[in-house]
Amino acid sequence: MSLDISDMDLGSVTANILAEWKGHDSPFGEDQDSLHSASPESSMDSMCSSPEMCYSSGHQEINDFSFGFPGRKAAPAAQKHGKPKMSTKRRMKASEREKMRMRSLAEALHQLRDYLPPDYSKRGQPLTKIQTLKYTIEYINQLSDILNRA
DNA sequence: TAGGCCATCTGGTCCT
DNA sequence: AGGACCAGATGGCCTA
Repeated sequence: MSLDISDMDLGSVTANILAEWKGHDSPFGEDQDSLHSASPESSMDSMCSSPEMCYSSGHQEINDFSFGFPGRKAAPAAQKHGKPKMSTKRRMKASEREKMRMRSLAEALHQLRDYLPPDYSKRGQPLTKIQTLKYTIEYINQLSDILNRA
């Protein structure tokens, strides 16, 4: 991984991108201004760091989950009649997998964030997931430009 | 207090 | 049948 790009280039790339984004409120037209969010690590794991703990926060005994649970989405039409519901065991397993899947997604996003120059989070607040993706796209484009011109 | 961000739960759909 | 992926809903936390 030895792209022969000088620090100056990287620095100017970052500066360019940031300047550009500041200029017209992000090319993607979204929350350029919302560089705030819970701190990455804390928000990541502050709520429930272990699946079990999480589960116990309300759904440990979910024999008839989603029914006697105010606030939960009502069962869609397909489920009202006949259509066999997922067994509780299978539902729990699926939830667990989904949780892991989303965590790995979040983790990948955090790693990706680390590859971006620190300038991006200049306001002291970590980038949000969406910002991380958008900045990354922009950053890659800029780096590609440099390589193409070289 | 409102709004943004995030993690989690859930049902549906597609694929193996 | 079961796993992966997705989108909608919900509630908690944090900041302006």
